[in-house]
Amino acid sequence: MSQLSAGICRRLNEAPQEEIDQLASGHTVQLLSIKKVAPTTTSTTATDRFRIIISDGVHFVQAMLATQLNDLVANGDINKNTVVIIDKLACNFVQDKRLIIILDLHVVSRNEEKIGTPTAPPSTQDAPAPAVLEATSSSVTSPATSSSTGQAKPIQPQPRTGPSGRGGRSVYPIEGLSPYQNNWTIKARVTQKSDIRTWSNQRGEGKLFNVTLMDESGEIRGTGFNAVVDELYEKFEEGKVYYISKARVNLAKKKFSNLQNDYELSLEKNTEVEECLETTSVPMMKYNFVELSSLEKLERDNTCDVIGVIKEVGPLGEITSKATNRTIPKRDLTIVDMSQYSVRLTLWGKQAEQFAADDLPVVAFKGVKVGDFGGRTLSMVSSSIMTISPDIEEAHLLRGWYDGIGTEKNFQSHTSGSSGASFGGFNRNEMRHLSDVKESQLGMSDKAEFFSTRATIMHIKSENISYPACPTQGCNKKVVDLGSGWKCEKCDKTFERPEYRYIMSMAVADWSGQAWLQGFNEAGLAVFGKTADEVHEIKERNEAEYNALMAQASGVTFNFSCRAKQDTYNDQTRVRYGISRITSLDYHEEAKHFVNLLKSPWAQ
DNA sequence: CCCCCCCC
Repeated sequence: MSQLSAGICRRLNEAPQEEIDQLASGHTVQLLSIKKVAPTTTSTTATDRFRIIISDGVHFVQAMLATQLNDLVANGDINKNTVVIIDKLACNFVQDKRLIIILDLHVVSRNEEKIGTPTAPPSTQDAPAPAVLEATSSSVTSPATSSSTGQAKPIQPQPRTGPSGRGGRSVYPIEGLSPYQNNWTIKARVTQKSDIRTWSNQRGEGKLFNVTLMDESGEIRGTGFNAVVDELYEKFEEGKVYYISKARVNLAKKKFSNLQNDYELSLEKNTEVEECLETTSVPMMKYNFVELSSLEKLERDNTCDVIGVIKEVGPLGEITSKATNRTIPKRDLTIVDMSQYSVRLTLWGKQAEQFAADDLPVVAFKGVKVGDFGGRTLSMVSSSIMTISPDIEEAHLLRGWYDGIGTEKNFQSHTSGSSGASFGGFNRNEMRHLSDVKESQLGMSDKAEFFSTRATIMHIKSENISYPACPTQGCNKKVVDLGSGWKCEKCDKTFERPEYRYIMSMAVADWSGQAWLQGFNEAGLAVFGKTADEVHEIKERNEAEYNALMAQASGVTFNFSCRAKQDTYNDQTRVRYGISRITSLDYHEEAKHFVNLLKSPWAQ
């Protein structure tokens, strides 16, 4: 049975803040409870927060687990009754309550019984009993439920005398910032500074910039507008550490934030920013790497951190933005990691132009955006950070692995199965059921969305499956029968006979549902095994034979790559599913795919 | 008060 550090809970409950930081480390406690705090927003991307109860065998107190430790909960590393040693904690006073945040810990033992019969420590006049911490903790995560804004008198944190103290003010952990406390100073490193951006919309125009601020407890985004840009933009330098105070703490709109923080800072006219040269306590960067194999689990538009070896550096290219019509340089990298997956990652703008590494370095990416084009892709966004050959353990491990055996590995691609990563290609790893296609409202946005599905033809609208087309290569326009010939308006030419091309609408079904798919020439060729000219000729000559051909086509199953897009026709808006590829089932190919699945890391 | 982050 473990020996707990009796007395620590009482001290945590009574000691003034400046002492708590010093007495914090090295104490052994038991976790009596780990509970997820109700999410702040309805957003599904809101970061989980865990409230824990720690016991020293005599007393217990409540605390919050820093979100950077959430993995310990998710992985089952810590549970009820786990005994841990606290390596680092912070305490801050929010109004009249104290909030203890466990910043780091390590496990001593699991599967223990509850040790002793701990009770709540006696309340003191100066320091409130932990019973009120319930309210404190939820006020951090659920400000909407708090009714006490501006009513209670905040306890002024005691000035720190240690080396990180400053001008009689206490340094707060970023994790502890909340809208209800404004007399704070954080000591944070600028891990990222945006360019100055301008905007102009109905509500007005202006300019702004963002910084990402980080300390050992967490991260927060800061934004400065207009005059504040002039005042502070030059002052902030990436990598440097600053004392920052008198900024406003707002609820972050999670939709737009990739940081693990429910709040963000609005840098105001009177916000104080002062460089701090004593920087050793502030980490350089914080990562929460995901393996490339598990990108499938992330939704499109999520952001994540990854680390990989650059296996391929694509050529500098450019695209023309549909929205702005501007030309933007881009460069695709292929990165691989120990999960034996590869993924394409796109750099934009200057970063694309200037990327010159030719020695296949290890690169860490923070806050890159997940795309789902043909599987999974990653893309740098303005808040992403790319670090080439970072001096971190994961990088050294990866380097060693890759130089040893990684070079010889085959990497599973996220972009497609056997047919290659072509646009709209069939992807066995990303098959959707028809009901899923409809339920997930694919194509309901302004953009076209692509999916792969396997379905059986139930019915083909037989009245009109082809049209007379211009025989000019690549024209395919409908031609008009003049009696004396067929005229193409586009080519301004008349032809003796047209070339029929398929245009067909078919109902397909799988076990989950059905859908109407629109197919063109390629689809007809696959379905009938004949050209549209041939089928048209049959229809003219022998209606019964034509009907038999139609009947034959029903009940056949194909692999489809489809494009879902909203379409307005006769004032009716609905999603249409176009067939971009159709292939007969190839059982050899299907079996090969299953074998690959069995060999892949996630089957082990 | 932005919140765009692009293309196949």
